[in-house]
Amino acid sequence: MSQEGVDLETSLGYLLKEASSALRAAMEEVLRPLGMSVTHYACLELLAQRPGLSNSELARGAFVTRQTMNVLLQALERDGYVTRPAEAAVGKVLPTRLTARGRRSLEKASAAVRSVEARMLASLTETDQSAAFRILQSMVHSLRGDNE
Amino acid sequence: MSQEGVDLETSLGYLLKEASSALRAAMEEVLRPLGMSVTHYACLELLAQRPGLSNSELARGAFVTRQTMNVLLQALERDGYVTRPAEAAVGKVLPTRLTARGRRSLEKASAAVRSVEARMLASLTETDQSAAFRILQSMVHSLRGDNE
DNA sequence: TGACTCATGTCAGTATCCTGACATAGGTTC
DNA sequence: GAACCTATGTCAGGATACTGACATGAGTCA
Repeated sequence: MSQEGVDLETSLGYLLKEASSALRAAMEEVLRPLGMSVTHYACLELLAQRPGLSNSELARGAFVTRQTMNVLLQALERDGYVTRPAEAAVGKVLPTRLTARGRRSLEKASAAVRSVEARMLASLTETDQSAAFRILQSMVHSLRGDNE
Repeated sequence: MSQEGVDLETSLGYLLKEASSALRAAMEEVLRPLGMSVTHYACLELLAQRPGLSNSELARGAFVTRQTMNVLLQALERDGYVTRPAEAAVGKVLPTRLTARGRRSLEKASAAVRSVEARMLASLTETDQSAAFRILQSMVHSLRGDNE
């Protein structure tokens, strides 16, 4: 057989999914005690670094759909972690911002996630970290068809 | 501020999720016309390479829970893609096998997924592919705590 | 101005996957 | 053998994210 399908043992795609799955599991493990999901955390972290992001921008940044992010934002707003203006100043875009409570909640989560990332990086040399960054970016571009 | 959270622009974890998300989207895109989900495909591909895998083993291989794989297997069995013995020969393990129909269905899907992986690999040199493999494996091990 | 296209926010329904729980089989260890 | 631990298959309920659809605002183009 010359056509033997995608060999899972040597497939970079499979390994990529495996690594991503391990990372997600590790993040869920440390975020669960804080009552926070990965998407929940991603949303707060995005807002901390880029205040005023809209619902759609947050969705793209957290790799979920607008609809998913919308229900999350409604919950976060209800619970006082973020604020959004009742009406859009321009267009329909509602810029979102963290409240003091949101920032406080994020601090613990961010520390927990940092520890996970640190554990991951600890097994890599500086050179490998740079290589990984470059290679992963290349994968993203080719998969999205940016170079066509 | 020395503590400025996880910088998303330079975070390897974020980039890993981005790459994995792009891969999943690309796979979903080519599998959708075939009426197959990624987990669905993963299950068939696993069975093609390692016939006789049990429900739990398939779940681990496809990075989902036993319960999720169980309902998928029930659907696949109902539709004639796989077969499982009614009773376990030993213990409770039910070894699963592809039917001819399952193999046929997998062929098209496997070709489609191969094209996605090829597109991803095309942007990388041989050296980078080897490096990516080694680095991702290292990440998996450290995240799982295998080295402690 | 009007027609067209695109992006956004949001509602509803559905698919997918998960946690919790139970009974049961096999392998220890005493 | 008995007690224990682990792994398995399975059922039920709930959480999460998705697709489909709609109205609306902004930008483009004729």
